[in-house]
Amino acid sequence: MARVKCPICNKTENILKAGLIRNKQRYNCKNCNYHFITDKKKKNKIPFFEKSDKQITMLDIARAAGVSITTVSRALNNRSDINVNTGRKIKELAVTMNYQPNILAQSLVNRTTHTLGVIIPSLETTIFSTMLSGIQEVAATAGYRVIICTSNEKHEREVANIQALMNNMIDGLLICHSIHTSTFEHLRVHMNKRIPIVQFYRVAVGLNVPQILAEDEAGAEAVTDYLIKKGSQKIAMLLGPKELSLTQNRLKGYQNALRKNKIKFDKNLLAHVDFSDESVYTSLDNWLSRFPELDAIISISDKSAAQIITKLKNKKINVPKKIRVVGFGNEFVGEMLDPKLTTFDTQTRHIGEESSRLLIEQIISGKRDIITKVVPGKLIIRDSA
Amino acid sequence: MARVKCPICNKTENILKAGLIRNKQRYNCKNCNYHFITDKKKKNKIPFFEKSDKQITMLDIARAAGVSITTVSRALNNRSDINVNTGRKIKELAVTMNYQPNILAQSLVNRTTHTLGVIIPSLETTIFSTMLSGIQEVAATAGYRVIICTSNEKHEREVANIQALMNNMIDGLLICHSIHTSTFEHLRVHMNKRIPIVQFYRVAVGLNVPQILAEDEAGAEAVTDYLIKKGSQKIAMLLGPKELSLTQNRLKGYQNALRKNKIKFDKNLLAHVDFSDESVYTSLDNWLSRFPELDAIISISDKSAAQIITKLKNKKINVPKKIRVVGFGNEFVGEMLDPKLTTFDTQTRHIGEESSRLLIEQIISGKRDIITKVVPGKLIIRDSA
DNA sequence: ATGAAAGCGCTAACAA
DNA sequence: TTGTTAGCGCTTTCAT
Repeated sequence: MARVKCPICNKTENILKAGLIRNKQRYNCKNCNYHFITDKKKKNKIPFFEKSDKQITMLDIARAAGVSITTVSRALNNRSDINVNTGRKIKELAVTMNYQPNILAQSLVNRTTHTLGVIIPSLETTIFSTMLSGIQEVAATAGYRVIICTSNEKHEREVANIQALMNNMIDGLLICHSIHTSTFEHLRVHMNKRIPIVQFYRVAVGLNVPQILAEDEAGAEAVTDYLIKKGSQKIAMLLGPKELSLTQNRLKGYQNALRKNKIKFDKNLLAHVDFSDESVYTSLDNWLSRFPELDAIISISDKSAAQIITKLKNKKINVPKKIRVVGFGNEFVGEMLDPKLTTFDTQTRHIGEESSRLLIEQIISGKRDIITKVVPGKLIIRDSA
Repeated sequence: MARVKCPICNKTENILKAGLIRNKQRYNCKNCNYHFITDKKKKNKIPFFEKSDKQITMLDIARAAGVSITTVSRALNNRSDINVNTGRKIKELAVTMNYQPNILAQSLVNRTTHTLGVIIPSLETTIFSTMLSGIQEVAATAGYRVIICTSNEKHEREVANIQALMNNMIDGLLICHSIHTSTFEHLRVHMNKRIPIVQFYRVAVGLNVPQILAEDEAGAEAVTDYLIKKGSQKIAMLLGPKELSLTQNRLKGYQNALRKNKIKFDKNLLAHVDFSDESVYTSLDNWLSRFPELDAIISISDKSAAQIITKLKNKKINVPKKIRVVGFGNEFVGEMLDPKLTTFDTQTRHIGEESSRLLIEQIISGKRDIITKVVPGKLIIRDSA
C-alpha cells in the first residue's frame, strides 16, 4: 500500500486510517495527532448521473473567488458589510457556476422552510380543489411552497398527516377537517407551538385556532327565505354529518328562515349524508315516499343537487314546477344542468385565498390572533328554483 | 460582572467573551486558549409560545438515557448493533418525551427528502385535480410527501417552479406541461441529474424523459370510428394548441379513422382552442355557420362538450339527432347532462397513479429507463352520440 | 471588509 | 455494544 504523508510533520510512519467521510479517506497522524483527508479512489463504477451531478456549494464559489465561505454567504444574501466589488464578483461567479442554494441547509439553520402544509379531505371534490387552488396561488405569490395531504375523510390519516408535517417541514398549517373528525386532541397539542394553524371551511368549534368560514348560516337562511318567497312550504334539506360546524350553521340558517316565516320545523325533512352518491339517492327516495307535498330541496352541494335534479327528471317530476332545487357552492356543473341550477355561491376560491393569506400573515408577524372570518357568498338565481 | 471560571485552568482572569452561540455565551480562556460555553440569561421577554415549544432532540434523549447521541440514533433507526434493552429503553424514552425527528436534518444528511414535486397547469380543471389525487394517493402510500406547483398555463412559471423544486427539496419531479411550453431547455438541464423526472398527460416529444400518456390516438380513433358507424360524415374536432403531443395524437387517431372509412379530411373542421370558454363558443359558431351539414363534434374535454351541448340546445339544435357530441375524460358532469354525454374515458386518475408509481420506482431503484406508457381508456357510450 | 469557528439536528465510519 | 468525531451546506458571532 502506498504510504500517506502527514501534511503537518511530513512523516509516513504511524499514519492510521481514521474513517471514510463522504467518499474521502480520513487519516490520523499519530505523531502529531492530526486528522487529515485525501481523496479515495472509487471502487464501484460511477452512476450514470454522477458526472454532471456535482452540486455547486458556497465552498466551491469561495475557492473560485479566493475568499472565505462567510464572504460568499454575505454576498449572496446582499449584506451591507461587504466590499461592493467582492460582492459583485461573487454573485457573477455564482451565476456562471450555476450555483443553487441548498434549501434544506438554509431551512435547518434558519428554522423556516417557506412551506405551508395543507390537509384537505379530498382532491376530487370540486370545492376542495378550488379552495386548494386559491391557497396555492396566494402562497406562491408570497413565496411559499405548498405540501398537500389528503385525509380521504379518514380521521387517522388526518392525525398522521398533521404529525408528519409538524416535524419541521412546514412554517404553517392549513386544515379542513375530515367528516369523521370529532375529537381535536391532535390539533390541540400543536396549538401553542411556533407553527401557526388556520382551519378553513370545516372547522372545530370552541378550539382556539383561527378559522375561515363560508357563509353557511346566512347563506342557508337566504336560500330558505328565497324558496319560501317563491311559495315553497315543505322544504327538505340535505346536510352533511351532524358533527360538522358547517352542518349546524346551515341548519341554523334554515331554521331562522322557517321561524321568521312561521313555518313549522320538521326534523324528518332533514337528511344527513356522508357525501356518497348512494346516501343522496336514499335520502331523496325517502323524502319522496314520505312527503308527497314536498316542494323544495336544499342540497349540501351542487353535485348532489345535480344528482337530485337528474333523478327527479327520471321520475318525471318537474323541476322547478313541482319541486324546487337549490345547491350550494356554485360549481361549474350548475350552469350545464337543465334546468340551470339555482345555488348559493360560497366563494370557495376566496375561502382558500383568505386562509392562505391569514396563515402567512401569522407566520410573518409572529402574532397568533384567534380570528374568525366569514367569507361572504351570494345567491345565484337560475332556473331550478 | 460576575467572573467566569475556565473549566481547564480554573482561573478567572483573562477570560474573554467569544461569541454568542444559539443563546449560549461562549468564552475564550486566554491562559490555556480554551473555548467554552455557559448559559446566557435571556434578555428579551420570552415569546408566548416558547415555553411549550422546546423541540426534543436526540441529544435530550441521550442525556436522559445516559448514553451517546449515536446510540440514540441507532436505537431509533432500529439498528441491529445495539443492546436490546438499551434500544427498548431509548425508544420508550423517545415516546414519553414526545420526540419528533427533525426531518430537515435527516434529509440534509441522507440527501433524500421523501418528497415529490408536481408541476401541473391548474387545479381547477377536473382532470388535473383528479390526476393529482392519484399522484398524491400513491405517493402517500409509499411514504412520500407531495409539493404542488401550478403553472397556470404559463411557461415562465413552469420554468421557475422547476428550478425552485430541484434545489434539494425533492427526490423526484412529475410534470404536466403548460400549453405555452414549446421549448424544453428548462427540463433538459435537469435530465442527467440525480433527481428523476416523469412527464405525464402533456409531454414533450423527443425528450429523453419517461412519459405516462392517455390513450389519445387510439381513443380519438375509437371515438371517430364510432361516430362514423353511427352515420356521421361531417365530424368536427375541438383540439388544444397544435404544439401539444396530445393534440397531435388525437388528430392522428381522428385521421386514421377517416382514412379507414374513406372520408375526406377537411382541416377546416378542426379548431384549436386555448381552453377558454370563449374560444370554445367561437369555434362552435364558426362551424355552425360554415358547415350546415355538420353532424358530429368531438370535444377536447367533457367540460367543453357540456358547453357545446348547452349551446346547441339553446339554438334548438337537437343532440344527438342533428349533431352528435362526444367528450373526452369521463368527468362527473357528463352523467348530469341532458342528453347524457358519450365520452372517452381517459382514466385520468390512473394516469396520475401510474406516473407517481413510475417516479417512485425510479427514485428507489436508481434506474433511469426511458419508458413510455399509455394508460388504456375506454369509450363510454351514453346518449349524446 | 473579511475570516475562523460554532452550530442547526442528524447519520455513519472507525475505534475501543 | 457503545462512544468519538466529522460532516451534510448553510448562517452568524466575534475577532481581526
